[in-house]
Amino acid sequence: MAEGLRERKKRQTRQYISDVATGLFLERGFDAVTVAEIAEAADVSVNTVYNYFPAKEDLFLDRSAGMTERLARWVRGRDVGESAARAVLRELRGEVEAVSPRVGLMEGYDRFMRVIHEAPSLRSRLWSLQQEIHDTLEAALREETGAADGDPLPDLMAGQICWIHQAAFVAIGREMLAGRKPAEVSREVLVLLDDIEDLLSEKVLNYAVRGSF
Amino acid sequence: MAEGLRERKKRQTRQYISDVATGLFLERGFDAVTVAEIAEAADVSVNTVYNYFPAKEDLFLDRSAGMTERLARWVRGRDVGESAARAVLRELRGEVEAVSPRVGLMEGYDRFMRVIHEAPSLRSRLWSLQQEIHDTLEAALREETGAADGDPLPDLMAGQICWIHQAAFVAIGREMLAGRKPAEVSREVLVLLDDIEDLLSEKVLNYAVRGSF
DNA sequence: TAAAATTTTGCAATGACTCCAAAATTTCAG
DNA sequence: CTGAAATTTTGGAGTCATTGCAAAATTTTA
Repeated sequence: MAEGLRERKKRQTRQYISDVATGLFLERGFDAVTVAEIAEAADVSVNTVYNYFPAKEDLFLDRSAGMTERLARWVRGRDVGESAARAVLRELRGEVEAVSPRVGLMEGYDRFMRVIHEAPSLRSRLWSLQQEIHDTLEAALREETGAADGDPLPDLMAGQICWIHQAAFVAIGREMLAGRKPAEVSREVLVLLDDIEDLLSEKVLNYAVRGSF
Repeated sequence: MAEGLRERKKRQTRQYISDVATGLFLERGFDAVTVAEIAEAADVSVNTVYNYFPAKEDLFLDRSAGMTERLARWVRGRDVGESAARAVLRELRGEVEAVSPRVGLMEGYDRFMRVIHEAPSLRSRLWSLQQEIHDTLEAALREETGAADGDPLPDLMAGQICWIHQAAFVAIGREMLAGRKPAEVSREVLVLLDDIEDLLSEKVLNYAVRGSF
């Protein structure tokens, strides 16, 4: 019994609403577009919008919300003999070197950034996402290292690793917002990642090495 | 010409409104109290409330908003031969050791934390405060070190130093919220601060040493 | 003490978000 | 295929934060 018509339709509707909303936001900014307008443009009722998205912010950050587990996934997938932080640095360098849209290195990302930049409520939402990334990563680190319950290290390490991630992202966002070309930003951020690695202690760089437990 | 009556009255009104609001929030939680209720309880109009506070959140976090420059101040006040990070660690240890209410080590802080814990919009506001702390600190570091305009180091260093600060604060908040005694939490956080210092690289611990420019 | 400056207030409006019960639609048993 | 059951959509009313505006009250100043 394949997936029912109903499920498919729901997914489509949800996607369509988010797309329509994103289009409007990119055009006119987050605050200048009302939920009522989005509903009308998507040809559904306001209540249907809220049926799919808990808040207006989620209409724009729907995609970004999926990357909550990315850091934890990178850590879980680290190589044998590789630490958590080094794995994240490696994956990050990979994405940046490949000028991947997954890290915002794409034509048109500046418009996306501008919408966020001008809407405090969207920035708030992003911080809350950061928090989720941190918590997910901390949980992964606890599991991977088998740390005791009261051990503060996974929390601290998650903080350091998130900082790596965030520093890179903020830099990409800032430069793209400033109108730079993805390829340029890529080169620049690779240098930044070296700077970042330089600032990390051996303790951080060697935490949770796969195979040493 | 001493400060006019008007100025004094304004300050009193503002303080009074904030106090009344804080009392209500502590009693019943942030979301369960409406701005209209606060206005009535403070015997002013709703518009007057908004005259003094840009948003509902500011009624509760008025005091906390003042600590935006604390990190920057600590760094500017570092001893000769002392780095930015070490100054912050020293000041932080001082506050924690003294079981200072300035860092939340006081009876009743758990009620304060509970209100924040249960109100997403208050947590958002705190993140935004963190951001301000970061920016203020970065500016201070730039000024103190005379870093070039394109130099990414002050940004990265500010990130690391804020992380120290935040890790300590989150720990204090968590433990106080759990109902622990201030003195207990103080001892515990002192240990945590040692753990934190252990995780910092020499580069970070020796950035912006006063006297080496 | 009257005019000027500032603050407080009432009123109306916008917009996000929630609740509820009545359609409309889809699934499924028979 | 058909009607009942389950699910989704919708309209409408309501709450609350927040803003804008102009009148009224208060304070300062000349």
